[in-house]
This record gives sequence, C-alpha cells and structure tokens, in this order.
Amino acid sequence: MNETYQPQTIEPQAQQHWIDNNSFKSSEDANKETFYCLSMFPYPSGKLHMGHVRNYTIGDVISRYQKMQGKNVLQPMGWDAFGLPAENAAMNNNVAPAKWTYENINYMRSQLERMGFGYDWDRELATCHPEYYRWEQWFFTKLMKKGLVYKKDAEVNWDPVDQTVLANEQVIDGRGWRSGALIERKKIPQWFLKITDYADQLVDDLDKLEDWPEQVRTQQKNWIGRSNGVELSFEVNGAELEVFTTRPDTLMGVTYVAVAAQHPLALEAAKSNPELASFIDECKNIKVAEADMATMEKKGMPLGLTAIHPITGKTVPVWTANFVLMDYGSGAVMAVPAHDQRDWEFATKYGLDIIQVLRPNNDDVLVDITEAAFTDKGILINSGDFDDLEFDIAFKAISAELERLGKGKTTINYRLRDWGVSRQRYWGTPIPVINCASCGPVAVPEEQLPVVLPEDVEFDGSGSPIKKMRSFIDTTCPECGAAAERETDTFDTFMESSWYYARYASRSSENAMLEPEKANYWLPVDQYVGGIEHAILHLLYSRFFHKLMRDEGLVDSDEPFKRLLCQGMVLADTYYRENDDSSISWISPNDVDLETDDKGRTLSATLKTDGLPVVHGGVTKMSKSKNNGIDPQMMIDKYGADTVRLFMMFAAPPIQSLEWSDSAVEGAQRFLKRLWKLTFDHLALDKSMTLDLTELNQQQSELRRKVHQTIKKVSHDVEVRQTFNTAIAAVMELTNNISKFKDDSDQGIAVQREAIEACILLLSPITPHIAHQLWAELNPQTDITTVPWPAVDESALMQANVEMVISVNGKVRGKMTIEADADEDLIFHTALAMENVQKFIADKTIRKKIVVPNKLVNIVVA
RNA sequence: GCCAGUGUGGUGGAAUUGGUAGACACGACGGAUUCAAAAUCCGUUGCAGCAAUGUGUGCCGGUUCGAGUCCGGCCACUGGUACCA
Repeated sequence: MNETYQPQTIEPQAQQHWIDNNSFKSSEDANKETFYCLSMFPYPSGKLHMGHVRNYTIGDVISRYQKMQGKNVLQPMGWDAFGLPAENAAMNNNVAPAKWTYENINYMRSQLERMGFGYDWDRELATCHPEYYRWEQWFFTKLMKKGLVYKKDAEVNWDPVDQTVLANEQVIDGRGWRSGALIERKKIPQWFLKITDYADQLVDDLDKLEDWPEQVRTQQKNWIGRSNGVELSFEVNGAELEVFTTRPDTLMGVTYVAVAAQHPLALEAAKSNPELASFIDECKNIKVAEADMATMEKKGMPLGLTAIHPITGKTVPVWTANFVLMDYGSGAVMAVPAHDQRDWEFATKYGLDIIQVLRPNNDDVLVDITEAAFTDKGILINSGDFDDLEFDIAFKAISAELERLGKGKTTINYRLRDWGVSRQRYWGTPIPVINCASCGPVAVPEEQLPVVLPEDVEFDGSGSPIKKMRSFIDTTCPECGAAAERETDTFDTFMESSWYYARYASRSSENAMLEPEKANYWLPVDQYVGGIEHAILHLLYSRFFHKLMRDEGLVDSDEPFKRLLCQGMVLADTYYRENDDSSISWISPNDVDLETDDKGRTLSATLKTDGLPVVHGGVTKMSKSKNNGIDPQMMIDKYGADTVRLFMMFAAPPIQSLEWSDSAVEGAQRFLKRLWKLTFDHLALDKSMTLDLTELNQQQSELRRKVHQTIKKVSHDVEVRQTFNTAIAAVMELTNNISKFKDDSDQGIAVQREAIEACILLLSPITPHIAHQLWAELNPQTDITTVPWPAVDESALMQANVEMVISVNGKVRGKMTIEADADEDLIFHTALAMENVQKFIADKTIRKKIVVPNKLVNIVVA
C-alpha cells in the first residue's frame, strides 16, 4: 500500500473497475426490490457548474447507499438539450445550435464520469434527438384527439425593432436586450394544454406526497389557488359585464368596476377619446410578467360609462386599469376599496368612493378605512337586508340572491392557468401540426412522425430560421391532400422535461413512448433530487404529464416522484470595480487577494494583477453575470473528485444554500489524508485478529460503542434525515477516536479494524474512490460496491452510567454521572446534594422539581 | 406586490420530540518538528472578566420550570412569479 493518498492515481483506477464490472448497470429483475434515484438532468450549457456537482453528488450518495441496502438501483443521466442559450450561442459565435449542444454534451459527460457518479449510461438520452421528441409529438397528437389541447390568442413580449418574440428574461427595464427598443404586448395564436382540467387532482394528490418538503406542497397548492367564489354580472350599456369574486360578502361595497386596457368596452370608448386611446397604448409597454404587473404603478382612466349593481340597481363608474389582465377570466373586476388594499389605493389616488360594509368580528380591533382597507372577514354593515351577517352566511345569502335575480352563480375558481406550450423559437421540438386553409389545424398522422427539426441551419439573428424555410413549411394536408403549411412554432422545453424520468425506465423502446411493463417496474421515481427553483413549474408540469400518461394507459401510478429533495444553491463571493462610465466590471474571486485581520475577518480585497482594491459585492448565487463561478474542473484537477464530493456534502445540509470556500476544501482533503494514514498505519501492524466480544477491556468497549453509535447515526442521517453533513461529522468524530486509541493488543487491533472498516463503508457513498481503494487494501480481491451497509450491534450500545445536567432556575450548575436505571427520587437527591447546587439554593425555598431521566434535573427556587 | 423559505461565534455549520447553545470543520493564535519553509502533529479559541460569574441564536413582545426550537408583530436577505432552465 502506498503511504500517501494520491487521488489522481486511484480515482481513474476505481472508475475503470466500475466500468469493467458493470457496477451500475440496471436491469428489470422481478426478484429484487427496486430503487429509482433521479437527479434533475442538466441543460448542456457548456461545462458543469457547482450546482450540478452538488445535485449529482447528493443523488449519487443516495443511490450508492440504497445499493448497499441490497436494492436494485436505477440511476440514469441525460440532457435537457433544447433551449434558448443554444440560439444565443448560435448568434454570438456563429455555430449551429445542434453542433454547439452536442459538443457541450460530450464535454459535460466526460466531467460527470470524472466525478465518479454511478450512472447507468446505457439509458442516456438527449431531448433534442428525434427518437426522443417523436414520442412527445405523438403524445401531443393523442391529446389533441382527446380535446385536451386548444389554440387561442395569447400575449407575448414583442420587440418591434428585431421583429421577434422575447422571453421575459430578455426584456430588461421594459426594453429588448439586443435592440433596446421598448417592447410591446402582442397577441398571437398559441397552443395550450388544459392543465386546469386536472387542477383538482393536482391539488388533492399533494396530500399523497408525504415525502415531499412541506414548503413545495404549499407553494404548489397556492399556485393552483383553488377558491370558492361567485361569478356575477353588472349591466353596462344594456349588456352583461361578468366579474368573479371570492368575496361576495363585500358586494354592497362596490364603488366602481375596472376592465383591462384591451377590453372591448375600453377599445370602443377610446374611439371617441384620444386621451383614453393614448393611455391604452401606453399600457402595451409592460412586460408579460406577473411580478412586473404587480409592482408597476397602478394607473387607470374612466371610460365615461356606468355599470348597474346587480342587487341594489345603483350605478357605479366603469374604469379601465393597467393591472386588470385581459387574459384572466373575463378581463374585468369589481372593486371594493374599503376591503381590498389594491382597490383602496386606486380609489384613494383617483378620488373614488370608499364605502365600508364590514366591521370586525372583534370589537377590540380598530378599523379606520381612511388609513387602509380592512381586508379581514367581518360582520356586514351598510348592506341593507344583509346587515349583521357573518362571512359564511353572507356568502350564501348574497350568492342566493344573485342566483334568484339571474345575475350570478357560485363557482370554483383556480389561479392556475392553462399551459401555453407554443414558442416562436427554433431550437425546440416542432409542434406536430399542419395548418390547412380548409381543414384548419390538423395533427400530423402517427406514420409521418417525427417531424424532424432541420439541424443544418444558418442563424441571422432575425428569429427562428425554420420560419423562413420553405422546404420545412410546405407540405400537404393529411386530411384533404391540399397544399398546406407546417406549424413553425416549437414546444416549451418544459414539455421535454415533463416525462424524461419515465423514458429512462423504458429507454430502449423503439415502437412506443413507454412500454408499460418496464415503466411500471421502475416508476414512480423513489427519490428525485433537484434545485428548489423548480418547486412549482417543472414539478407541477411533470405531475400533470404523469396523470396524462396514466390516463393514456402508459403508467399505472398517480404521481411521478415519491420522495423529493430540493437542494439549495451554491453561492460565492462577488467582487467588482466601477468603470469610468459607471458600468460595473465583475471580477472573478480567483483573481482576488484577500487581507484579513487576526480573527480572519476580511480587511481588504485587491486584484492580483495590479494590487489595487476591488469592492466586495456580497455572497450570491454562482453565475456568469457576476463572474463568481468556481469551475469544478479546476477543483477536481487539484484535489480529486472525492475531496470535491466530500466538501460539497460536508459544508452544509443539502437543502440549504452553500458557500464556496477554498480553505474548507483543503480541510476536506486533509481528512481524507488522515483516513488514508489511519488505514496505512493499521496495515503496517501486519496483524489480523478475530474480535472476541467477551475479551474486551473498558477502553476497547468504549471505542466499539462509538463505532456502533456512529453506524446508527450515519444510517439515520443518510436515509431518514438526508443530512449528509452531520453524517460526515459523525465519521470524523469516530476517526478522531480511532487516532487517540493506542492499543496494539490482539483485541485492540481487532476493535480498531472493525472501526476503520466502518469508517470506510460509511463514507463509501460519499467518497467512493478512496473507499474502493482502502477496502481493497484491507480485503484484497473484494469489491466494496458488493459489500452491504454495516449493521448496528445493539449490545455494543449498552451503557451502565449516564451523564445528567443539573440546573437551578434553568441555569446549568453542575453535571453528574449516575446509573442509567436510577429512579427519579435518587436522581433528585443526588443532584440536590451537589455543592454548587446547594450554593445556588442556599436559604431559598424549592418551589418545583423537574426530573427528565437520563437528561436533566431542574430545581426551581424562589 | 403575491407565494414559499432563511437569519446561531471571525467563517461554514451542529443542537433530530421544548431540555447542557456552538458538535464537526475552516480560520486565527500558541507550541513541537525543521537550517528554514511547506506538510504534519499537539494545545487554545462565542463575548466580557484574573476569577467566581455574567451574557449570548436578526429585532420587539408573549407562552413555559425551561425557548435557537412554540405563538404574535417587525426587519433584512434568498427562491418562484407562468417565455431562463
């Protein structure tokens, strides 16, 4: 055995061993319990970033742990290969998106291999391959036939200079990122999936997901936003104007109604009102993003129309307001300024009436509606026949009255909107539809699938190349045979990522999207691991898609992911300098020298190249824009994969954000060196002894107790809590104990051997390469990937005495060691007799005594 | 704005069910080794105090024998906000 730890030598050897032995190949074995562990597949952006490394290390730790539990483990990997960055790269570097993507995939695959992740590469997939997306196209045509797909006009960000649709990310301060032109909202026809048809299931089934983080379930529930409300109508110009409200109890407090700027009523009124027309025009210049809509200055104008209240028959003015969305519901809202804060602010700004119609349930609460809206539920006032009613009764009474008048009905409303899947982009799955002048949009027949995206294209920066490619567009209608045009929009890339987990389970199926037998063998995924940023969209779309596939008979489960772990982000320090033109240059932490005080606090930061100061910009998510990414490759080259994996798992619990620290990485390496040395020194004794439990002295029993306590804790931390940081800390404690254990006796060596083997096994999911090598040194000709997880010997945990804490009035005043089975009386009197305890009791009276056996005693005196 | 989180020493974090705040590391300081340095090993390390002790988990208040943990109200930061993935 080599005396020094050399990761650059042993890591490739271990990886080759796993390849030669097919260590991570999976197959459908009916006799074994399965475990499907999946990490969210990466977008092939160029090279791995630290977030990937963290994500995939967590997944690999769980997979390897489950394999040691004897499960048949599937851990696949693939590529979320369609997306916007490939098109940007095409424009910036004049390289075709396909070529760029495939090159990135090849490089990133080699990086994943170098990290030693135990993937079954036979199941690798890339979503940009026609053999993958053809099934997505096929599935979409099935949904069309089921009526779960429809086409409607929807708003996009339009860049009037570049004549192209922009993503929200590409609109900065209301302007296109390339052209700098003010963007405009524009309506274009787009395809939608009826996710709202599944809204109830998507809410209700959240209760089944017991092993999902509570916060994710709550966010999804709130996102879907199921609420009971009333649809009612106001009469405007002799026609009914429909609105929805969840608060019909406040109906008598309506003082105006507001419609969207694009509402027909507003457009009609604008014809004779130039000021209104220019306001409506101005409302176009806001990005299609909820956050922008919600935080912009709320503005409006009166339309010069009145609406008749459905119950009182009184009239209220009709306004148009920039915050009312044409795409939601009817594009109109009723406003109750006294009991809705947004309405209150709008009414206050424009001098509209505010009529209070609720008082608090509790008279202690002071309400002053001249200061703010009162938004709690309360008791009705100023509401005629409905006065003195509470919320539930008022809700029923008012909706019943509306129904009697034929002016409204109760209904369930969802915040969730149907899923718009059309993108006016090139690098995506072509939507399998042919537009025929006489037949309308027609699904591409199954035998003509896939509709292959041409990969050999030129990018001139003016939108998707296939939108001008006649050879792609021109076709014939599958129904009538007349000349027709192909749809040139592509799918939202969330489509591909909504079902890839199922395709891995049936990867080799050439004639079907999924072979139910294979898919159901593995599904649902036992453990899904990925970033918290996917808590809503990706995870909701996947859940929806799974239900769609279930209803198509492709899978038999209701949910795709049994257990979910959302990892936190990887952060690093940022540094910058302000340029003369007040723009900011971000400087990589790699190029910065730090000066610290004697406590390690940073005093100043300077640029290595010129020694002049730079400004610390705080700790933020590693990103290109802040130039604070630490390249994992540099770290792997310098320290090896095991050190990087260990640091990643040790620095923070997986769900928290993690700060990168160079020195902590060196600490991780130091620990592995110590573990190596420990094993080396043990082998240098050149003695192998059989453990005899009847022959152990106290010191040997204590080390052995520590070993089994550690096995117990690490098992619990890895499997139940998924806090790998505390698992590692426990193993570090154990190695510290082994180092201090100087005992060359036969049983001393035997106990030490058991302890070292436990450390190696417990660490093997986290640092598999060093574990592979050390295990082979201790047990020649054996392979640690076939060794089971160590078992706890409960008898080793037994303890005759325990330490208890004694406190007086809640402050710790002493500690004592006492028999584990001592009764409360003995414990209390032993504690009371302690000198330091007596000192604090002195002449005071004992008011209360609390004894928690094996833990503490608290004596309350006064 | 709305929804969901987070906040503990100089730093990352631990405290698993309301029961010893600071495990395990990093850094710093002191020492050993070395011609010297690196590496390694040993020790100290929340703050104040010679000590006894006091004090301390973002801020304000509450419940409790006992609160980092539970409740109410704030502040700051982070993620998501439907076309970044």
